[in-house]
Amino acid sequence: MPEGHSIHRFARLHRALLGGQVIAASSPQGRFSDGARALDGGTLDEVQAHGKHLFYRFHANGLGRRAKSRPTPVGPPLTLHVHLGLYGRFREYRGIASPPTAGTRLALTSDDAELQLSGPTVCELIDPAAEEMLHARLGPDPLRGDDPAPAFEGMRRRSAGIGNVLLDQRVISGIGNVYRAEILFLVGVHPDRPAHAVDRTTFDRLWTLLRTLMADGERRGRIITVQPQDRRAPSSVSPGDEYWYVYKRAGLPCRRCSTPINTWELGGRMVFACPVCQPA
DNA sequence: GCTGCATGATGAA
DNA sequence: TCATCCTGCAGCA
Repeated sequence: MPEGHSIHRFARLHRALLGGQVIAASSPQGRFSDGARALDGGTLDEVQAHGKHLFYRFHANGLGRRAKSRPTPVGPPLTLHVHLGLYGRFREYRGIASPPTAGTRLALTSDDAELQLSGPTVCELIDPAAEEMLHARLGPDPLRGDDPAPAFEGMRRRSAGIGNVLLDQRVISGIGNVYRAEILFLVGVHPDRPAHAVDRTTFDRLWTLLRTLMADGERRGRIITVQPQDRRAPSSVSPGDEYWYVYKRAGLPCRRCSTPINTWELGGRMVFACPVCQPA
């Protein structure tokens, strides 16, 4: 479930789990052995999220994983960059951890907790210059309280459908396929409407709603967009059906007008919309 | 036990 | 636009 809300939630949870602690790092899978070696024995200072990207800031203690019992000189900063992609997954443990699976790319272990990462698209150490380039490439993030103006400017320059543009992380960072479908339903905009045709008032509503919904998703750990007054008619045909207006509800009646929900492919991903509530 | 699908992104063509 | 990365799980036999 890695849309932006999950990533920010991971940042918060992992900060609480391992922040400020001396970390033993390993790569059971072996594909991140060098990186794990560099992190091993370091202290995790901070975890931050931007869009769907995670940044774990360490400083090396220079004395290996036994550093805790000795003086711990502050070494050079190290940043671990993680992007879960479609498959990436974290397992978090307090106390006794389950043994890592063979696919575990990275395990971070403190005295009383462990974090295991498998299947990420990106798991790498980056220097400050590379990180700066990465941030520069990402659009404003609704969950960071960023200024939305660049996102509106970005949309005005695009003639592609807004449904396509919303998944472009350079325009807004953190939106995935669920939020794309749901937010467009809530603002009553058809996914194929050219992005530059969306006016400022509509964009502001979209941004405000995104902030609210994503913050809610961050707290809950799952995406629920259906407002209480629309929650009737529990025809739970597919998983999550009671939580969403249109996502994965193709053919089911719209919660507002009962018209069957449409679905088609847009930008390589399935998009969902109500033909009446979101007129073309 | 097998198949297909999934909340993502990239790089080649 | 397409193939690929590469993991977990639901659905099915």
